[in-house]
Amino acid sequence: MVLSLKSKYLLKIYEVLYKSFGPQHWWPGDTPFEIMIGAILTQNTNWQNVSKAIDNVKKAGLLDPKKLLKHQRMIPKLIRPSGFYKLKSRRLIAFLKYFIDNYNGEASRMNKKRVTVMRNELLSLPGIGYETADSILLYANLRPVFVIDAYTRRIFSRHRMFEYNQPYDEIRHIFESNLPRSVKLYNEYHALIVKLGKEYCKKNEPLCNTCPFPTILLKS
DNA sequence: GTCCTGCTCG
DNA sequence: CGAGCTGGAC
Repeated sequence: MVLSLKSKYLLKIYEVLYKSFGPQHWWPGDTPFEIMIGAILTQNTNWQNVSKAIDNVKKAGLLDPKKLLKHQRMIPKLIRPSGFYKLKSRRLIAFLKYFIDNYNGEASRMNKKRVTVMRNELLSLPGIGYETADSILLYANLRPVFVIDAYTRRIFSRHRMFEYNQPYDEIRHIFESNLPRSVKLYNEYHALIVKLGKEYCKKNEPLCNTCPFPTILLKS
């Protein structure tokens, strides 16, 4: 597709999805810290299981960076429902140390840094890749970073907007350079993409007949 | 069996 | 690249 058309259609697609699905109220989480650990725990895991894990942390009274790190031995048991619990425990502890050592466990301090600096710091941590880093930046730190995930790749590659295996940052750039730079918009758009991916643009047997995605882009 | 708001390491 | 992550829920 011609580049100049993308800015026109990407916003149009958003509007159609929003009208179809309404606001998604992302990210569920009362504090930036809760959102951050949710971003790590939700890797290759459905949110329902992550929610249980976070509830366990809450019930234990450890939804606080320093308290959680102090009781790090309890982490594997607490987060077990989110799956890959040993691996994710290591990742969570590494993040906690980073977050406390550099920012005293305060999102507001972290947020004083430039977004590119924060992003590179997060990406340097073990177990935090592009999607997790950008989810934290957008949903916890409220920075205008468009999150790309498997749903985004599947939906838009099926509509020939880009190739499924195109590099992450290239795809992110397509969205960020063709949409208004708005945290609210990026937040809602990604959430709508996830909903569309789960309910219509499924991996197997997608429901194309009733899909609300604008068909004008199909097989151009 | 399949999917899930990935990432790492060989 | 592809397998594996002490995975869990449907």
